[in-house]
Amino acid sequence: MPVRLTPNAPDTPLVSGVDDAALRQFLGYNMKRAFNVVQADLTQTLKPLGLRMLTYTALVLIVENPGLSQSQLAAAMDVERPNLVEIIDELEQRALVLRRRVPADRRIYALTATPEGIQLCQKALAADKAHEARLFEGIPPQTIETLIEAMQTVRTRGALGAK
Amino acid sequence: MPVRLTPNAPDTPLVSGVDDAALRQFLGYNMKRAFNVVQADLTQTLKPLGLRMLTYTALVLIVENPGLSQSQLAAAMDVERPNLVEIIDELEQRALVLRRRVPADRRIYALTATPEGIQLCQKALAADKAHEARLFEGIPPQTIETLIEAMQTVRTRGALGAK
DNA sequence: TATTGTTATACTCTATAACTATA
DNA sequence: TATAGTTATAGAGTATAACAATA
Repeated sequence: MPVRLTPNAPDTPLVSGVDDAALRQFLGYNMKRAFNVVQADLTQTLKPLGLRMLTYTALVLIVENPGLSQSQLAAAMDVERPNLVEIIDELEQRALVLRRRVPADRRIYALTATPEGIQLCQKALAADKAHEARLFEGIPPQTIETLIEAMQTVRTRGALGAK
Repeated sequence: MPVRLTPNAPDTPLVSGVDDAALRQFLGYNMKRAFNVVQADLTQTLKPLGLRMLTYTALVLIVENPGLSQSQLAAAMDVERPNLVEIIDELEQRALVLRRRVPADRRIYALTATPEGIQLCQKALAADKAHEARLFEGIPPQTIETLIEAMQTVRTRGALGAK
């Protein structure tokens, strides 16, 4: 007799023949599975624009916060400073952003977007909106809003608790 | 004058001085940021048990679905078959699961958990529950349930839409 | 001394092609 | 031929240590 970790499985398993009821009770598991779907779709959405999720995020934050330093951006994106170098290299080589030396503190690069960068950023944001509208079609806007708020709660509560 | 992609930012930025309002409107962005927090905490939770998220997931699914094949498990976990080999190797070397040849079809390995594997699985599930209770403390159970249902909707709707 | 950006490096997760043994 | 498991390999994403330039 198979060992049952859950008394019974009310929902039908998603993958034919394999039951993941014991894992589906966890929000984290469902977040991962759902995010995999979102990420795959967003990656395809950004590909025609020549952007990855990381370069897209960096570009938007630079456009929105002109003059910020690489350290500030790395902290905002929750990536280590060394990993940001290649991301900015890529954006700079495509002339989407500029590294400007700051006279007052010559250690810092002030990051700014070029007009082309701003234009691509706006295209990417529009594509992202269309991607989410398509992917989340049928989910009530009120529910989406609740989801976003809950995700922000998890993000901040977890970040505090981890410290 | 800085370019504003959003008319105004109602919430305070999470990282000092850097505003991510244009991205925070997206559920996908919030899912990623929130899941990063959950993943970091779960990884630390599983570490004392010698498990990674991937080996943990595989172990639970094998315990719950004794006799399934590596291909079935790979499909259930949404990983490619080659990547599962190392995961099963790791579990097998620790004597948590067994690869049993199936006489009827000698190409297939039937995966089963050993008593030690079942025991560790139950410990890991308990640790996962404690981790989520701690991380999501303060979020009403009703909201958690809504979140899980919404994540499952995204997962299945997205998976269909991507095809 | 401390910080910014950088290089080098390594580890995990993921993806593809090609092999073997079985069917 | 087709499938299950495997090997080899490569690409992302992420993390740490150490360095040069600057403060």
